[in-house]
Amino acid sequence: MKNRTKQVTIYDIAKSVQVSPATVSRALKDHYSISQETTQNVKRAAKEMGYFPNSPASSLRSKKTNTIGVMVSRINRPFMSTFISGVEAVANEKGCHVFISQSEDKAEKEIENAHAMFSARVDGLIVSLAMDSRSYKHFDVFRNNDIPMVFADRVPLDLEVNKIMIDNFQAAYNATEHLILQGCKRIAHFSGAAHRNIYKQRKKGYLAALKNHGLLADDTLITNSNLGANEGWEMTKKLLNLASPPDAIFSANDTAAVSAIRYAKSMGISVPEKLAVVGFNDDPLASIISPSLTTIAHPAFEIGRMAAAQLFEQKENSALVSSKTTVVKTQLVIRESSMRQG
Amino acid sequence: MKNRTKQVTIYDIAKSVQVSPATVSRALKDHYSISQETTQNVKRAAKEMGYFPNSPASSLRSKKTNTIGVMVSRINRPFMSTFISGVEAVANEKGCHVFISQSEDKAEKEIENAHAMFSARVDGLIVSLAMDSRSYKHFDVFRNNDIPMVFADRVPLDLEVNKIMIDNFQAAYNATEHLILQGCKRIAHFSGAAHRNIYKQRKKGYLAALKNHGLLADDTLITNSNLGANEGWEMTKKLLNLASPPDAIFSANDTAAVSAIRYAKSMGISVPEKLAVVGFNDDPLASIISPSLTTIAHPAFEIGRMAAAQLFEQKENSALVSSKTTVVKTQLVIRESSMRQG
DNA sequence: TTGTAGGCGTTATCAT
DNA sequence: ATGATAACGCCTACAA
Repeated sequence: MKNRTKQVTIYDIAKSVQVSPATVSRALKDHYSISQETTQNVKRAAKEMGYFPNSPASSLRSKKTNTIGVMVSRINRPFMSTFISGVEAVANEKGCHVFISQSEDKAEKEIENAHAMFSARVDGLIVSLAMDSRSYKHFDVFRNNDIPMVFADRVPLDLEVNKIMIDNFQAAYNATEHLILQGCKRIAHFSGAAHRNIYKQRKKGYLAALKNHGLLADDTLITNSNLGANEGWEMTKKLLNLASPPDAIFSANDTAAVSAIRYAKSMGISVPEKLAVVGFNDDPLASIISPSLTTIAHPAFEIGRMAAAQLFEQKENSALVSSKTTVVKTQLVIRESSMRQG
Repeated sequence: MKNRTKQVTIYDIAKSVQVSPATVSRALKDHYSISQETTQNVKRAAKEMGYFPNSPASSLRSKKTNTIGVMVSRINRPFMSTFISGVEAVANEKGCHVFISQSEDKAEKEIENAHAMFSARVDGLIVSLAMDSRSYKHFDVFRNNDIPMVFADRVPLDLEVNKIMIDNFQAAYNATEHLILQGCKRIAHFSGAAHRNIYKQRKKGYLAALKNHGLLADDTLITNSNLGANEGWEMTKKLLNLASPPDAIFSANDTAAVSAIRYAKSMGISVPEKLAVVGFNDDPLASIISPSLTTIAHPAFEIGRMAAAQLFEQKENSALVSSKTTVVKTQLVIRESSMRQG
């Protein structure tokens, strides 16, 4: 049954049921003023005729797209895809769809994507910033048009918006202190992009723990990178070739931490005895590598849920002043890669 | 600078530049008939005034959304997120955006999503089926309205559409033969949903390899499941408790294979000496678990690219009859989990 | 409870 | 090279 004619519209249904298009429009969304009978007739006809609402038309007229945008660096990271699932869970409950865009950690692409999101007229925006985005002008349009925004994880500190993040300082402090309590004396740190606040905070937490335990910070033990697998490997190599190499590494993500373990293993350096390693994120890799990786767990799904929940709260109650920061607890998950003491 | 008035439209630009809205519309898309000067003036004004095209309006009028839909089971799997990146690479080149939806492997949700995709009036659709979807009626709308579709990876066999898939039979055959050549005699198989073709083919390839090498197939060694981590663990447990347990497992995915290795390790059963394991997909986990996992690699990104390329080909040349099947080569990646012979 | 009519912002057609 | 005008499909005051 090829039916390549025109798409079915509410006018076609109206004709078929012998009511006005307006009535059809109302019936389809269960408007209270339409009689049960008419509503049923309309819906039956709509189904039989293969009607599907035309979202662009509806959006144009109603100025609502029932779509929220989610901007992330990449979806192929465990944290991000789980985070998105959390957002979707709430959005779907509210009858909303989710429009995902990836910046690939490039500011330029993030800007393009933000514009595309606005052109699509999303009803709200959830953002985790690209690694190298430094200006936030591209989000002004949303602000100026009262489109709710929530930033999550990688947030801009100097913007008056809702933010959801973990306590990076405390998490890093705990991770580092754990290494110290395991007897490590020279603890290296893999840090990320220096201007991205989450990495700044992790570094601060690391430094604070050293200081509080009377250990000296050593700049040669602190590296900056994108924290990719290759970077992790190379940084470990360099560190272990130092005149006085570290006896532990606290990495700002798991990817680089896993590389550190693998490099050490490849060189016959025993983990954790000679080199203790702690990561950040609790990616699936962490529990599978051997020795398993001690790391910081944070609830990605829950953070996604919270971000979406706050977004809808803003939409429904726009009187709300919206620049609160929510801090989510993390957990130090101790595994083999740092266990020196029984 | 709060500017919470009305959004800027081409009418506003028209007034400002003193031309008609039609001219603005054309200038903004570099229509050949508009003079360079006017075009520049219009664009400058558009920028200054903070204009962003209203996609819903444009879509309504032009019947093009410049959006293609991608339907997958879940994005938080390495294969899928890489696949999507491949699709996006091509789509972005063509000035298109990508609308992602997740079925969570549930037919019901896949149906809902298909309808939402049609309502959004996507210009094309790329689909990898949900684990348990058996009817394909929900894709009829697209067919009937001449909206191009490409199926990838998990494809329906009995639908006349473009399909891109790997040679599951051959890949499974190779994997199983490899185990046989390593001296394994009782090879178990973790299979997926019985009606999903990719799993059927993998099972067939497995059986064919056994047969060709004079080994008897044993139904007690073949399991069906969703191939999750828990399932992998439990199935391995059961198999190893059999009166005559297997000496190898060929799993239809890496997740379950990794669980098999972990269970064996937890029981002090050495891999690959007592139990050889081969997986499928070459997820990141495969090279990180110890012993590292022998598996089948297939080019996720490339498959995504091809799917998108075929979609645009169909759009641009709709005369094309579109029901070809493209088969992509796979590779057996041999690692430690199956290496019994030096 | 239902119908009428105008408009959302853009683009296509026809005219100039 | 540019303008006028209608139409895309739907929603929503306002009217009945």
